[in-house]
Amino acid sequence: MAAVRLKLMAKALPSTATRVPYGLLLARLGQDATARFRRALRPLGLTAQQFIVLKQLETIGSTSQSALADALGIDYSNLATVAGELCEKGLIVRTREECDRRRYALDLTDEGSALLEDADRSIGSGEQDMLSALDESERTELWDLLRRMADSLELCPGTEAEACAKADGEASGRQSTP
Amino acid sequence: MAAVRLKLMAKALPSTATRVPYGLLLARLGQDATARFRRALRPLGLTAQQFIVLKQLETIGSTSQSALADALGIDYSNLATVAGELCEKGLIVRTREECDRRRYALDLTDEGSALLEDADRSIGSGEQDMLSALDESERTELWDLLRRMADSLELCPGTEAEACAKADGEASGRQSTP
DNA sequence: TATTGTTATACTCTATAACTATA
DNA sequence: TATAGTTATAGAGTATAACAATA
Repeated sequence: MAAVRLKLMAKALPSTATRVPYGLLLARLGQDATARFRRALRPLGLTAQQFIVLKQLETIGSTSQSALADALGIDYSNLATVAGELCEKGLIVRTREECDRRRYALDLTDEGSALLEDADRSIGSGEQDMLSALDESERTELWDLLRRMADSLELCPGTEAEACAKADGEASGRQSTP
Repeated sequence: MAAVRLKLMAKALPSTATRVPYGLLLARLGQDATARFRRALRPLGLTAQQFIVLKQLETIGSTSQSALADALGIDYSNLATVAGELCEKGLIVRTREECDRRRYALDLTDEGSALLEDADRSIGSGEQDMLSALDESERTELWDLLRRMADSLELCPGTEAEACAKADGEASGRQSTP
């Protein structure tokens, strides 16, 4: 009631002062991207989380659960749950490593790879939808900027080469963003 | 130890084929941004969702719940819940509009504005952390690209001017991304 | 009838802690 | 003892549907 804070005169240009913070833009766009994943993946019986883990496993190849959790920057216990689900569905296999029997080696099965192909197709259109405002060179530029941010935060490694290079460098702490 | 999957030859450039999809990068960075919000806001007794709604209300000024939900691209029922919480905390006020008594007008209270200032400060450092890999001009560029994506998806309007311009144009459908 | 807002509910995701087993 | 993984649980976010009040 009362004090209705009219601000009609502020109709000027989007100056730096009135900028929505980066984090807000990223958070909202990320939510939207995740929501698109969910809608596209539901018919395939995959959750967004399961897809992300599956996709990352395809990208970086065979790893342990802890290495995968580090790569994704998500919680160990949550990854254990997701890995269990994927295992039950027969999309990945877990085998104890001989050298250190505490560790599991995670690998995509053929079913997993096949499902991932379907998933990529389902996701494609939503992806294009999100990027429709940008032309080819802008998309490349955006990808590059996002990639560098993600790298500096050690999130979501992009290529096997990158992943290996990084694994050599660190291989320490249990949680990447504690 | 053992089978470390040496792949040193693959250390070439990240070709288009091996690129992680945009949606995956956005989803992961968005999750990280949200997690940073949560950590920064917890001491203030705010959830990430509450902050986003509050911040957006500050940005676009007085609106109805449905307009705010449209602006944020989130679900009406969820916004009703969050608005109720913010109201209980005394951070916003809801007043029925005279011209259409179905609608609420939402406005920040002085407490809400004050808390938002504290929140912005708490969030600042995490924000800088995320952007540390980019220099000043790259940040501007990133912001511009994200802004244009968000605009094309009608998510997270950035300025009052933009919001007004947009409100004139559309003012239709109940859910922005159905 | 169509729209605005509310409530309820199920599902997904995040975060913490306590636990087992291997090293 | 330290590390890899598991389980349990509470809290946060998302998605639907059913409903009341107003237009």
